[in-house]
Amino acid sequence: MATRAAAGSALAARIGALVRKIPRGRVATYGQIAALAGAPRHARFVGAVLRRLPEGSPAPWHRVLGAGGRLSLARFAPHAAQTQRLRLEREGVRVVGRGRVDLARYGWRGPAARRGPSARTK
DNA sequence: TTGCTGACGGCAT
DNA sequence: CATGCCGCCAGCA
Repeated sequence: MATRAAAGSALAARIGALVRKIPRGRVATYGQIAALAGAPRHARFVGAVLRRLPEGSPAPWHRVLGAGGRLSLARFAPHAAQTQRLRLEREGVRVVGRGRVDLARYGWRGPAARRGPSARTK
């Protein structure tokens, strides 16, 4: 039991669940999602999963960014990247420069993270 | 079964 | 700071 394929499927499901848990107005990175899913070196796999998501998927894929809070998506799908940026700003996430987000401010801390008393607004 | 590709990550140029 | 190359790992032909 526990074949590789099954593991991959379970991992994919876990990734999807994590992405849905990203609070509105916050963002996470591919590597972070992978790590939270229990697969530290599977950032690419996260991307593969999100790419396979149907259009009507409730998963906020736009909240998943590349390392350092960058919109790495732009190089492969400029149109989608624009949608992503639009959605983010619409949620209150400020995208600066060519497509960068301040993770220190909008970065998600994880599934257990709650809006603590600490005001991160500097 | 083998090989190539890829919503990435990190370092070098 | 922007661009490029290599490395990691699972999915797919």
